Amino acid sequence: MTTLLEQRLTDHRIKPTAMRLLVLEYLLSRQSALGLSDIEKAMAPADRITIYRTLKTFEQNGLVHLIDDGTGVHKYALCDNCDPAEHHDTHVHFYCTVCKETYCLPDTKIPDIGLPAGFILSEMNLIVKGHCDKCRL
Amino acid sequence: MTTLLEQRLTDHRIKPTAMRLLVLEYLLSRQSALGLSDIEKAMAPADRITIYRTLKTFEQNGLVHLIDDGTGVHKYALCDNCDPAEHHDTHVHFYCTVCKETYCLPDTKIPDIGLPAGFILSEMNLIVKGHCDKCRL
DNA sequence: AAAATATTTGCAATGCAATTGCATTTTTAT
DNA sequence: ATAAAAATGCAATTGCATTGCAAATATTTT
Repeated sequence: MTTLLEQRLTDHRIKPTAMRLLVLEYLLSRQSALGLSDIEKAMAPADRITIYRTLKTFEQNGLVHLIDDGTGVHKYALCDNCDPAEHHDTHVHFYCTVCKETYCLPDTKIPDIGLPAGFILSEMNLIVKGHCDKCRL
Repeated sequence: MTTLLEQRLTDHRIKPTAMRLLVLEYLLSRQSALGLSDIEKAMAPADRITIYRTLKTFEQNGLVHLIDDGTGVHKYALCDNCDPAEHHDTHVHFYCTVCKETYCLPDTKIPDIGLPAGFILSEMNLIVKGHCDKCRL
């Protein structure tokens, strides 16, 4: 018998090991994007490197996407509707300067940009900073 | 007698030292955004830390702006029309995945984004990746 | 002009996060 | 059961930003 968690991994051709199930479960339990250190703390005393490679595997198989939120730390968040093979998460990410959480805004698409002549676009990253709804004054 | 380079520094309340003039001159000679290591190589054997602090001074005085182009390395570029006191360079930056250069697109503004209810915007960073006009096939 | 003060510079050192090498353990295939 | 492949854990490295502190330089005051 396979659980839903296991299913989610195998759907992305990821073998469901104990560590991977734990990391996936933790990602599901949180709604914001997490850094390696965040996950490491929650998984203590599991090995940092193993978690790192777990996330890398997830990322390469279209289960999570890697976010550069401008803090200099890589953040990981579950993909909503990416192909198992290819990412297409062109949504905006929001960094709250109060609670320091990074959120995906899956419904906010990046608008088209007019580039100068001769420039060819392959990807875009838009990160918005401010106060999130929970941290409003 | 003061040169144009000196003038540009003093306009931003920066004392024109030899190092600062050299760094400013180099920034002017290049049209793309540069990382600390780029500048360090060009200034060799000048001290890396001194250049770092020179750029920090420039940044704090509105002469250059700091760019996060997603490579994980800070890039610096001369401000076009920022106040000496306050930056307002809300333009898009372009990272060419071929030549690895980062360009300011001063005429391409970041469009307004509709945020979810309760989210308050304070700043935005949009970085576009692709091929620049020189690296087109 | 000399002394006192402030600023700039250069070296050493630290800190933090990403990443790789390699040996060990575990899983999968023959 | 044995061989091959994959996953794990530890140690170590790398790269970059950043700070502390002392020496050098420039500025101000007496």
